[in-house]
Amino acid sequence: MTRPRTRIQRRNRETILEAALEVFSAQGFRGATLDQIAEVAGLSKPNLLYYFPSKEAIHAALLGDLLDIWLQPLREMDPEGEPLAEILTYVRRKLQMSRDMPRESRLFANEVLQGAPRMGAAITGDLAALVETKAAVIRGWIAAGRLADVHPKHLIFSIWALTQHYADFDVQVRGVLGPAEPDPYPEAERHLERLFTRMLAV
Amino acid sequence: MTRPRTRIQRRNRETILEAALEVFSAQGFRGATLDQIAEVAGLSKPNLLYYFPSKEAIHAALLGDLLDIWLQPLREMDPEGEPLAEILTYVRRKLQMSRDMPRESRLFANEVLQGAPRMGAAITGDLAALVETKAAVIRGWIAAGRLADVHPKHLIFSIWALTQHYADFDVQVRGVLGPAEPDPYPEAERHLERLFTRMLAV
DNA sequence: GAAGAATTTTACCGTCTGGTCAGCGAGGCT
DNA sequence: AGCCTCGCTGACCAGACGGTAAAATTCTTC
Repeated sequence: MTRPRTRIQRRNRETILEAALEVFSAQGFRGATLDQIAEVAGLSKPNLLYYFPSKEAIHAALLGDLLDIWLQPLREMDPEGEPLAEILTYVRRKLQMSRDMPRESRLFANEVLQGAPRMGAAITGDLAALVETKAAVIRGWIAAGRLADVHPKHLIFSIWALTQHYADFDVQVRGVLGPAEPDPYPEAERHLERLFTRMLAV
Repeated sequence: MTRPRTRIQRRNRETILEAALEVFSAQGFRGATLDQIAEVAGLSKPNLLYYFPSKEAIHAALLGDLLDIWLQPLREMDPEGEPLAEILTYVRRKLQMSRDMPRESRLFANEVLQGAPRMGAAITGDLAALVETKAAVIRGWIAAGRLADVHPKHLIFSIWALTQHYADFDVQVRGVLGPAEPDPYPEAERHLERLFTRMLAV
């Protein structure tokens, strides 16, 4: 199972995944075509299928890598830290991910929007378990009077919704703000900091 | 331009749009096929194309109806009302729409996610203008000291993100909450009320 | 109930899509 | 140099796709 043997394998697999991310995130799984991915990658379609057995497999490889990266900031929320600071750090890191990895955010959003047909297990499994763990931490903080009383899981949903919105609905955000405000993120960060501080401070 | 002349025309156009909403919202534009829509509608594919000139036209008809419905609650936000109550009402109505019209929410999300290729004009036009108007109202409330100081447009983004999240990421929300909590909405409403109250109260 | 219009179906077309296959070429090893 | 594996290509296929044409059916109106 040692996948990428040679240098050329590693390079081309990476090129393909990069192109596939570009196309899948913009079109969804069914909307994307192997020809599009091949063109973006600068490779021929049969060559794609030399490295991956099918369109499905390319998509699966992307999603497999993604969930780990995506949940890393939540994993790093420290039960020993100062509650509000921990949550604000999480919010900031998640917002940074929206800015720096919007395609990954959209890939994920596309998948979940369409009912997570290729990811259902990961959501009810790893994801649900991690959230359960962190919700318990938050519950502890609240019980200790170090954080305002909120529903822990809905708090996490709120963080996801608010931060990912800036990646997933980018065109809408920019369309509404107009050309005078070319980068929504600095203002978004101030706004979200204020929102969560006021919501959670005791 | 009086479209639906006979009863049968009106009924079949409606059947088709209902089926198209089902399919487009679950698959996106490119992912949906006329055969799928025809099957859901219980009509033959050529019969679909008797009522609508093309796949594009069906999609356009859906989106055209949608934006009006979608923005109605924001339009109804009353500049003469009590600021916090007006905003909480808006949040509640928007959350109700997520619960009662999740397919419409997902149709919209799919479109925007993929760069709003068939809706760009409406976003930078009508939508941006309406938000500008309402942002001015909010700015007035803040200046009068009747609402906490927040960025008006990012406040509106927050309302959209938080409420639509429950429709667009439904499988994720339910997957994380688990089967013990079959209806996320009552808790979501309490959570969002608390969030916006704490955020906005002076 | 016949005429004529509105609706629906059958059969079909050209294009696109995911995927296959036989072979060609390039690299590395002895 | 010769061999052999790895990497790559062009031609192709079967099915799905959006859409069309014309005939068949149903509905309305007199």
